[in-house]
Amino acid sequence: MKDKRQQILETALKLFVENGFHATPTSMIAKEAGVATGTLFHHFKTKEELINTLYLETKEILIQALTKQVNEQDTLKSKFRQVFYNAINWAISHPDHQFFYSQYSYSPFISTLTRELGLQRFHVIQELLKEGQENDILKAIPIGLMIDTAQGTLDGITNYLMEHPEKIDDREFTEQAFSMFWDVLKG
Amino acid sequence: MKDKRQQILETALKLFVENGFHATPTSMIAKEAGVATGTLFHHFKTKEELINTLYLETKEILIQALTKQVNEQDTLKSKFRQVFYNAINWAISHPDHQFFYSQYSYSPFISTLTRELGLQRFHVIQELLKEGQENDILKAIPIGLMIDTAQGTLDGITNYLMEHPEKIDDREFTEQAFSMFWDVLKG
Amino acid sequence: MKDKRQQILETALKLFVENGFHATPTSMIAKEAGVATGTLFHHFKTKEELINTLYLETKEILIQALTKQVNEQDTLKSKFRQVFYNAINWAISHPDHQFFYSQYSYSPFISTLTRELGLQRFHVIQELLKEGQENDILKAIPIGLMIDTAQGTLDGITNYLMEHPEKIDDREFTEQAFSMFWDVLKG
Amino acid sequence: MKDKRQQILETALKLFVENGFHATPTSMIAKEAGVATGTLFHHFKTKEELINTLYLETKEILIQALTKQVNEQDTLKSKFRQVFYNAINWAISHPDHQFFYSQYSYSPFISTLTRELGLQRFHVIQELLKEGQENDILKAIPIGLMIDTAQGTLDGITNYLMEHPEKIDDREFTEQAFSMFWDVLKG
DNA sequence: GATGAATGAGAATTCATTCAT
DNA sequence: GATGAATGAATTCTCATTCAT
Repeated sequence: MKDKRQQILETALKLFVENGFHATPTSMIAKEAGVATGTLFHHFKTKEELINTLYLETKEILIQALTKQVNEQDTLKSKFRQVFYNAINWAISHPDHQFFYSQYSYSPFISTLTRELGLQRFHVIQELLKEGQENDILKAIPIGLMIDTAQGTLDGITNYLMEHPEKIDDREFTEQAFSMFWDVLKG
Repeated sequence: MKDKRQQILETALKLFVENGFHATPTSMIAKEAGVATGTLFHHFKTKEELINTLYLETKEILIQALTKQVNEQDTLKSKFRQVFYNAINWAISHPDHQFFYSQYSYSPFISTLTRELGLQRFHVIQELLKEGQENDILKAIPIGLMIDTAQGTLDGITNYLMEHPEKIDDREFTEQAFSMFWDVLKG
Repeated sequence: MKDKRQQILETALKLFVENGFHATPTSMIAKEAGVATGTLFHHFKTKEELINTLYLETKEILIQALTKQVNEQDTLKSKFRQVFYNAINWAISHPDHQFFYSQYSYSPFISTLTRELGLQRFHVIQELLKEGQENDILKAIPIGLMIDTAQGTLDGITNYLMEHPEKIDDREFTEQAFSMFWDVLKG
Repeated sequence: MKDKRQQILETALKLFVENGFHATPTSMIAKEAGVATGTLFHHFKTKEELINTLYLETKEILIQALTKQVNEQDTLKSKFRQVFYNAINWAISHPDHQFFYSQYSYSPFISTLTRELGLQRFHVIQELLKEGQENDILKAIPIGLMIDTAQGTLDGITNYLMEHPEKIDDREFTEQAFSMFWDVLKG
């Protein structure tokens, strides 16, 4: 049997995504996780601590995923392509985590501190963007705008894929998608 | 003195944006709106009816705003530019409405029916996109992907502007932003 | 039917005396008072506010009782006798209030502010004590010691009377009791 | 390192005095005593057993202290003086115990059985009072009234000393205090 | 003896909603 | 239309106690 703490975290993730934070009673989390309510509060002092822990613990996994197989000797475009594929593959294979991030990253339930730690999520991409601007490959615009727009575009593509997950294996389709992402950025 | 019903709607919008739906008690809305709790429920049978009404009543304003000054005889790019400027100007001048839409458009508090009505928000843009594809001006990709990506890119740009509202008057900046939006779409 | 707020206060007084503060759930107070739990919290924001209100509202009654029929032209001893009889009569006829004061005056449930207001309880007696010292009738000792000791002696006598309430009508007995009280004080 | 059982008792005494019985969780006692929660329940089957044990174990010490140096051949007044000094000295040097007794002697947490055992506390004094009445030295009043009043007066004096502990070494002051105590009793 | 994770009944408090005025 | 006291189910959190290690 899995660790009870872990079981609570996984159940909470699922239920928060399905119902929302406030619409998910701690009693429901405990019940579905197969533990007593007291156990939940034994591991997480408050409901808020639970969601913040959830945010931070799952963030790690995502960061790892995004940078996988990005090789230093690749061209910039290749690096972006790899990150792009990492991102959409991760989203498709971890839909709950993906929904969790899009719903809660900017919600008031996640404390400012936690959110700031979580922002490192796109640190890798930010570095790539800066590198591209310095080498005159990407658009010469304020880096902040570039970051926000890149993220928005990626989110849009991901949204579509979440609703049409079969497309993830259609290489022609994903390459078209990547070309949209790339065109936003390239100078 | 303003109509009490209207006062309730405006207060609710503000508080829902600030605190979230579930974290905003109806008693707080009533108090801040300067009416009795009974009055709120006199005008809106339930709290859900209140937020759905809010969604629909404010949607109208947005739709009007997006299509303003889009002339039939303009080039497609000009039309897109106009819609783009309409969208970012509206967001900057109605930040609460903008936050309200980004928070609640896909939340479970908005009933499916209401949401579908609201989707007409981007109906204009969808028509433009189709027109552009038919004329080989835009990328030849599934229309759904194009819609989602366009919306994502626009949201990203808007996010940035919401945090740097002074840029809205910097024409060079907004043109750079538009070029990102346009590059996503154009073939 | 009595005012619900008043009904809650009276029920709470009785139950706090019987069971103690922490051993009296608000649900029990509400039930016994014949109101919904929500009603209790409608009138008193917290359980602590309830007990503090109780303390202050009942204090008034006591203060009035202690100074009844104390005439300016009486001798000092007569004044003390009158206050003494007022005190023991009040205790016997309001046993719940009396128990409430002896249990909660120095408990942590009563906030410091509330307690200080309540200390005015013995203000009358304090004035009489000072007067007696100035006229060389009472012991020439620190006033603080005199106050505390007088209160202790009176409490002791009251304790005995609470357990033998029939004695209250035995004038010979009460005069003996008063002589103990007086002997503590007189020089 | 001290015995864990003893450590628990001492910590509990301190915390019960500071916060009250119900406001002191067993978990807090265990934590502050540096033991596991299980350990507390290994030594005391229930929380009630803990406080009752506390009451009885510390009572012994007090009883010993009160009768110290009371010699058979002394005059009655000398005996009372000795007991009086023993009482106030003990209170000053064991403030937590003193508070514990004044708070819990008559509380419902101490079982009737325990309380009765504890009443022996004033057994010595009761014997002296009876002796004094038989010899026509003390007031000829019901013994119960005498006991309660004597205890009340002593408590009053002790209360004052607890807040002005420096006075304990002022012999003139303590003799004045004793004279109040004595005047209550003597015929 | 000692540990501390696990338990679940029970506590204070909240809040959408009703209804008599 | 407007009011706000009253409602009670639902929620978060507490805490004495158990038990496997």
